[in-house]
Amino acid sequence: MGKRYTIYDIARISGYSPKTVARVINGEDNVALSTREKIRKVIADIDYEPNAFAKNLKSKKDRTVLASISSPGNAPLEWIQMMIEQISLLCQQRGITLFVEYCYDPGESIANSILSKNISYIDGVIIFYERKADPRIRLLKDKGIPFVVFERAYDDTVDYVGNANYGILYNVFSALCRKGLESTVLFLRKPTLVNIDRVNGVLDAFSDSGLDKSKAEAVYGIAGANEAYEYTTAHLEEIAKKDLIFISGDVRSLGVYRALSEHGIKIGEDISIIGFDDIPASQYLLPSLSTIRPDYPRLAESLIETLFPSSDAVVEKLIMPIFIPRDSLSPAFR
Amino acid sequence: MGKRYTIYDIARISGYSPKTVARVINGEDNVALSTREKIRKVIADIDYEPNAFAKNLKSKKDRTVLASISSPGNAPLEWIQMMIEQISLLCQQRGITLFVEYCYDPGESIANSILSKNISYIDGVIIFYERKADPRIRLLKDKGIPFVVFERAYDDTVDYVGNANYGILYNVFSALCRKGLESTVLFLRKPTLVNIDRVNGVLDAFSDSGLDKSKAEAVYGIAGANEAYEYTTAHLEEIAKKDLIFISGDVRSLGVYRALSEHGIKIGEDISIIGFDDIPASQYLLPSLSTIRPDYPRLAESLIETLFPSSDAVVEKLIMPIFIPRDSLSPAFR
DNA sequence: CTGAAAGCGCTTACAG
DNA sequence: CTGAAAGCGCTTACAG
Repeated sequence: MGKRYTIYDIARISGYSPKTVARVINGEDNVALSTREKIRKVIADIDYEPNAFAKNLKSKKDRTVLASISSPGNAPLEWIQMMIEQISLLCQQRGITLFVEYCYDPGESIANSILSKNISYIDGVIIFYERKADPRIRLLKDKGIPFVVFERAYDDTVDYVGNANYGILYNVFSALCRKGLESTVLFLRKPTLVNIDRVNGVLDAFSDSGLDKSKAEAVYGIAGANEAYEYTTAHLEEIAKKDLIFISGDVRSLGVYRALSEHGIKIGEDISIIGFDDIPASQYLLPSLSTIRPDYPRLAESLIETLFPSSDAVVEKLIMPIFIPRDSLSPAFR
Repeated sequence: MGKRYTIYDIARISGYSPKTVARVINGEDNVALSTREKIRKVIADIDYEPNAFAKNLKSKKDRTVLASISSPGNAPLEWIQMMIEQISLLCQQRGITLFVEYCYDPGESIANSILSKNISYIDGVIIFYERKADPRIRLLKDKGIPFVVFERAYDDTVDYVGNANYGILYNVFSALCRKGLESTVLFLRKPTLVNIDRVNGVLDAFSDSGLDKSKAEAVYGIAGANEAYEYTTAHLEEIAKKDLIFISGDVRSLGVYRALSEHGIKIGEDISIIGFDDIPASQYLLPSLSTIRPDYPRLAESLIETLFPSSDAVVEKLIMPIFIPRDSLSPAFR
């Protein structure tokens, strides 16, 4: 441990003034090379660490981002991890410090949040799982702190960045219709904006392909694999007649796999399945699950760019995900 | 935005001194009730936010923890998310601010880490995926900052908290041997300390049950489901003779499921499978995967408690995971 | 119960 | 190219 050194110590040891030491530390260029070298040597010798609190007191220097995640219920969401990982890597690259906060219910527990306790640390916030009248957004607007919502926001006055949910579903299903798709059922958790966009993409693809929209049926209430299993089992005859099941969230597909397998319906032959997220398990299911993979690196870049715009970069609000056809798609639809 | 208020503004408006204002803000008790109320009212009126940098300048007040995650390669690890989520919730409860950092290679990229750039923010660090001669640990020791490694550390001079890998495997396999288990193969990624503990738990269970240790065969190099699939397919005859496959990491089990299914070997009848982690997918596999579930809340608590010990709490270094038998276990072994 | 003064370790604004 | 002085918004140490 030992004593912590300050720029005054460096000044004393090197024989220069604190201001010149500060110039060297901050990489300003109007310092004589010989001076710079002497001061650098002292800094290295005493293993000096600048005090971040002093540095940010007069005016804030360091940039920080808070990822605020209010996971809905108990479902751990694989994609969040991939998203946070990409954001973290980008932040390190750009010298941004990343805070992460999970809360189960942003309505109540915002009192414990860094937003309520130490907001002066935070320069920008990425909001996951925005709710209607989200207290996080109200607070951030009040305080005038930049923020961006992941996926289209209920509050249409705020910035967001997300998957092109409508676009990718429209594209994928338009292509499927051209290959002869005639009916589908969509399994979704709740009619969130994300899911509504996905459903509308499918519906419009159907009607633009000359099919009746009633041939694409949306089923809400499929929270997890469990519900997917139960619903599929209970409505087996009806579902078995469909050409394809779209499941909004790969995790849920396991319930459908199980239900269909138990009744001898062959996925990728009798019926096709497409998921969303491309969780690690998907490619190893039997048959491997066709899915739609969010473009995490580009999403991370647009999120950060929205908070801290750099002159050149173009911010995309909607990032097109990538369709990954696998064996769960029957040959006719590949 | 508007101007940011300071305790001097509150002092001026309320008619008290800055010191008394500070007393109210910090909840000190030697303030007249009437004074406290007047000052509280001013604070609320002007929507005052304390400046965290000034507060921590004279002496550090806020406590912060950095979760430093060096994910090995490209494998996104579901359990990390569950771990971080629990840590985040606990930190909020205790008023600790959580930083999260991912890096692919701590050997190189530590230069971009907050550890190198702004270490004065950090009061404690949780290290995931410690490496031999980990540069993070060297730096933290140099600076005298408290840290704890998740899972048993290569550096045996440091604190760690982790799963009771040896213990749970010993317990589970001892019970299985009592029920007639006679042979097993263990699929693992690398001979890490974690995996060595798991293997030794199985081996000792075998020998303490009067079985030859050679009946428990460890196979390393199973990085993902892909490798699991290929290895199982290539060594099918040999593997099919075993009573049970233990897979260190549920994600990899999907490859084994696939390989066995393709050859008509029935999991939960002809052969049993046990995984580790209890990822969300596991319970929905067909058959559902028996697995060993880390006790995330207790792990989180011990990690934080190691960094910031509270007088009463007992820190456990090894937390016993929970065995979750499911359909992948043949009836004899349930 | 309340307050005046100095100090934390930097940066800013200015001077030469 | 270099430096002296004041200030950031709190806390500490002390006084009454």
